[in-house]
Amino acid sequence: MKELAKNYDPGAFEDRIYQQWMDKRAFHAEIDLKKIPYTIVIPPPNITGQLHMGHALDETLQDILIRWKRMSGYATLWLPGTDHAAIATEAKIVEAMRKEGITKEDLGRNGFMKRAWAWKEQYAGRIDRQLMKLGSSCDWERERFTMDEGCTEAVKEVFVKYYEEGLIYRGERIINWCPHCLTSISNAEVTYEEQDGCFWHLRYPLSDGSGFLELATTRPETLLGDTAVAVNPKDERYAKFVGKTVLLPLVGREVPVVADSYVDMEFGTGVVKITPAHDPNDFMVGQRHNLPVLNVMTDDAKITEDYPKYAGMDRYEARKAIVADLEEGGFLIKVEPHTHNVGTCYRCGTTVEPRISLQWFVKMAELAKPAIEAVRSGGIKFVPERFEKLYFNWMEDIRDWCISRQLWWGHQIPAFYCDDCGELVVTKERHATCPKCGKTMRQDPDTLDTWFSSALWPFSTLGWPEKTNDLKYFYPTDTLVTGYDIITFWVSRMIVAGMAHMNEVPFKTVLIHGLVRDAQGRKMSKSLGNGIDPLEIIDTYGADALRFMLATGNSPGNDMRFTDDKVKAARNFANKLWNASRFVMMNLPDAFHFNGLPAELRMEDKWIIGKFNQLAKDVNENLSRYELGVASTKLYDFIWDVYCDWYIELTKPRMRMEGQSKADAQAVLVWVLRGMLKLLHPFMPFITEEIWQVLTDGESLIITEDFPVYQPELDFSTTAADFEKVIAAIKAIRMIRTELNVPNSAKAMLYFETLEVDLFASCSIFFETMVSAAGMEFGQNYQFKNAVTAVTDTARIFIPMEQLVDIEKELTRLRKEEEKIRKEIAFVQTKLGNPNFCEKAPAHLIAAEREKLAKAEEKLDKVLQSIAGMQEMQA
RNA sequence: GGGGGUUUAGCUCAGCUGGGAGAGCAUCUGCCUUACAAGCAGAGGGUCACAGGUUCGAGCCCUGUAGUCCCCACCA
Repeated sequence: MKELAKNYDPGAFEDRIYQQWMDKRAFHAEIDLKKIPYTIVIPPPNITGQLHMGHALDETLQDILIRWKRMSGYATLWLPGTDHAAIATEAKIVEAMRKEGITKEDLGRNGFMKRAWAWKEQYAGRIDRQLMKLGSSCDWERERFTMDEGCTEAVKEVFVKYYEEGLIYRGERIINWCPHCLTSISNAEVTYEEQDGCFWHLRYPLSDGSGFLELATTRPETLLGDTAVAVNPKDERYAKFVGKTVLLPLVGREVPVVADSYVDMEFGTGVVKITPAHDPNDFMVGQRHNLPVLNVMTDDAKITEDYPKYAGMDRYEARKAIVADLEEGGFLIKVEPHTHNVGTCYRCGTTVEPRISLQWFVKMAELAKPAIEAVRSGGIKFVPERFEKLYFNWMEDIRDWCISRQLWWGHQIPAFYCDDCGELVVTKERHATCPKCGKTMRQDPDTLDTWFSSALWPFSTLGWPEKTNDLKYFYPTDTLVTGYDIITFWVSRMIVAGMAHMNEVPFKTVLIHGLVRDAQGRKMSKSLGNGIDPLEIIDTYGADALRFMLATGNSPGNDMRFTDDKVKAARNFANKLWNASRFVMMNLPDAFHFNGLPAELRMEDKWIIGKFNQLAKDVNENLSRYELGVASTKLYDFIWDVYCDWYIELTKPRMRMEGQSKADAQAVLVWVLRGMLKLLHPFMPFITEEIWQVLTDGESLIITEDFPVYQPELDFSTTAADFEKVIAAIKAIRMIRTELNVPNSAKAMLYFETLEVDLFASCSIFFETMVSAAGMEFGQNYQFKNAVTAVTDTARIFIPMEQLVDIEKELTRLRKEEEKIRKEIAFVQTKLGNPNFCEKAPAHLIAAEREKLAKAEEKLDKVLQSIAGMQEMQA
């Protein structure tokens, strides 16, 4: 048999193993009608850069599910790909170009697109390599990109279809405009931050000279675009002014005073200036009152030529100048400090400018209905469930979706205009001629919001709008794994799209995870410089350690902190498994052939097998409930505490004997090890595969289709319970020895006594081998020979010990023990003495309490005996 | 303004349908016992945020309070 390297060194085999999987096409999904499909589409990472820890978590969870299902015999497809990330990527490219002194206009649209595609090739490749380092078992033969031919076809199909159904329209609306990215952004792309600002109280004189109205604003520069002043219709203070006009300070324009219930009488002075072109609420007021809409800013947030005095000034400069002029003109009453929420671009952080603009929108209200119903009816389940609330909140109050972006990098809107007659044609064709005047039409220069294409991801990647076999077999997908931060951006829109175009849910379960934060609990971010590169961690500790750390001790939907200590602990665990496997292999004969479990099982064999059986059951149950962290913790505990610390130690004496007992132990060791490797493989694919291949002389673990499950015939719970008593006895002996500082060199005989014949029969075989036949060795391992005294429930082991220990100390210990038992007795007695408990608690619990009491009393008896014995010795 | 998460050992976090609280790290003690010092054997350490309630019984269910984090809305 080949040997495992002496030291666990993940760097030495992880890449090799991945390459093997690739060579075998182990990740490739085949349509197989005899199998049940299980599909996950990857949340496509943005091609803006490299993967961060959040991706590492996301991909790890997906890979665990995929590998588990693959080994459980499903036809699994994990479809990889990347997202073109319109704004983010374009901003990065523009920034890179800026450093070279080039602008978009220098390159022109085609030149820019060439450059962007080159960027895509570079970064998508990088992301793929990172995914591979992590061990992601995605089907690379089906890799997609949101702007590849198929996805582009799907986008056009949807746009045209929506347009024809009247669900897409073009209109002038107030949108959020980013003066830095020079594009519109959707509501969801705006982040609000609290900022310190000012409240300028202004005086707007009435045109008839009969006085003035006082109002307050946070953005005095927008006064240039005011087309009214509004008050609440119920406000008696201002009723007499409604219908009059005021003279706009500095501008001198006459604008009406209107009554609109939008105005809050309680807030400020109860008078609001109305700037329809630069505030969404004002825009609505303006529509209700037929007010003109005056845009006073350019697309980079400078004042337009219409106001020569301020023309060309940036909005903040203009604010300063206007405030100064207002003061000079006597229009400024006072300035108050005021903190308010300011919308910022979620990409670049620039304060967004609400701006009137001609954009494309999707009508959402009707489309949302089936999407809401899909979740409400249970067709889609969120894990954890609470995120359904967030989803409903968003969907039930959905606004129309602004989908046009003033960018080049993206899907160009398939709408064409005739410059001559103004005709509009929406078509999937690349070119259009005007149906009215026959002229070549000009395509809308704008592109679509990134999320428009990612919304189609679960089916566009399977070939839609073609009716492909993949689509038939793998759709709907099964599980979507993503962070809570993009439920509104992405998850909701995929559900909408799935219902609208497939008439079916895009996935059945949404597994939501939280953010990976730094050790202090802060969000990892570029600006803080506290991001941790998964690749560095993989280099230091191995991909398995990183994966295990991410999967463990973290529950769905909750954020987690990333600390080095946790990865180290996971690496140590891998090391433990490595060494345990080495132990097993070095104790196997050269010609070892694994033939399953031996016919004759000893007590400790049944114990470990039964424990493993339970573990297999738990892991499957936990995984199917998406409790990945619980499953991994159970694996950790079993492998470390049960297999390594107990079972391996128990086999050591048998390994030093020759004959059946040794052979049986070898078989059981291997049987359990094989099972553990399978169960752990989804979490730690590399190390388990490496060990498996050495153990099986080259077989491959990833494609085994017998992920361990619970087997009734392996339920040895009765024997196991007995063996737990032996363990309890051994622990008790160790504890006593430590407490009494018995030196290792001190040896003594161990006696074992029980009144229970069956227990004695089974235990005596155990002790016979361990203590008598192989006793010396066993004693060296477990120190049975020099233990003092220990009491178990139904049996006891004891040793003459007067030469070994300090009687005084032992007496103190025994008295402490006595006290503890008395407390327990009192506790149980109180419980049993409570008539309510006896009447209402289930019978088995009452019986359990009675038994507990009886045992405690028995124990007390023994302790008292020991105390008496000690005292006798003392005398 | 509306909604949600979270509060458990010194730190980071688990704890499934209510039946005397767990792990890792850290601390203390003793061990290089030939798989592993990235280890082994032990120990100490918790009014499960607080106040009520439901229940025979509450870390878990209900109500309220406080700290903390987040989401949505955007009152000029």
